[in-house]
Amino acid sequence: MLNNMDQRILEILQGDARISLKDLAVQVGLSSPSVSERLQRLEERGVIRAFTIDIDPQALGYQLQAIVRIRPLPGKLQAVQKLIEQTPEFCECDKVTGEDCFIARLFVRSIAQLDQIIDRIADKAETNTAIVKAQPIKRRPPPFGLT
Amino acid sequence: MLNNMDQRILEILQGDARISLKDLAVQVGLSSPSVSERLQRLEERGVIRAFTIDIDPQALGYQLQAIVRIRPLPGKLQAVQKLIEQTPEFCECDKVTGEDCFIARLFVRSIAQLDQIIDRIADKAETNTAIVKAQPIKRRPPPFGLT
DNA sequence: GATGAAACGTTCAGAGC
DNA sequence: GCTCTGAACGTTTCATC
Repeated sequence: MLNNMDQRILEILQGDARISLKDLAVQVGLSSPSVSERLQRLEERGVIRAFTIDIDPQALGYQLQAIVRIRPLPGKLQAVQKLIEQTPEFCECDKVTGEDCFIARLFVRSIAQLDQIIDRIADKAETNTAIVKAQPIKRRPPPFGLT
Repeated sequence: MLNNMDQRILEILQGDARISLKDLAVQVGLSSPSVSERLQRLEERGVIRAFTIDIDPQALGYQLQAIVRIRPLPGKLQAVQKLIEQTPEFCECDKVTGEDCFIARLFVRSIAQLDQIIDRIADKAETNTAIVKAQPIKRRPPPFGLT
């Protein structure tokens, strides 16, 4: 899928996307132009979807994080999805197979805010809210090489 | 929490973390040194946790994504957590309140691989696997301003 | 894939609001 | 306190091999 050089480049960038091409080139043992070209190819191929920043919700005052499983009542699927999308505190939402229709991640500043947001969904769906206590894996990309 | 300038800087960086200070400065209407200083402060305060890349699992051959809820059998909690952490295809894992102990995101290349990974957990925990069909919200930061 | 020169961006000192 | 200007420094890009 990716050769060794590309894998190393991705690993380094994942830890520090602002590293200069020069330093990156030194670390992988190539010249800056070569690294630059590889980067472009990785972007073109869609492997690198974006260069972005990781924002810490806690630093913005979001003390609580919850995973909410949502099962819309008959005929309410569209309305529920729209409500989720329009509630900016929902920061991740997957539509899945099985009993639950949606599984979403919610950031809130307080239990009161959590209660308020869940209540707004309550007349359109059954919900199950699990408060996040710890994050054994915070977020990482899948393995680059073939497994 | 954050003033307007900082919010705009975060929004722009979130879409393109490699934008030059110069262009960023033009977009928000400040000079490069000012923007540079604000960036440093945002990093020091921990609002910007890291500059990173968003890697597309599909481009790496991961065609399937699942959310797995995991309830370890009595006495198996530590073993289950370790197993999850050591399985690189688990890319996100939250320890939560409620019936389920862990909720984890899994990327796999095939149903066969999914089956294999879930089977490895089967003797240590009850699991519930939901295949991701769509992502109404792919991932976004919580609102920057006070809600 | 490497080299070197030109173009570009960032950083620092000094100063002003 | 926060911001700007301008010059020095470092980085990226392009042509060439």
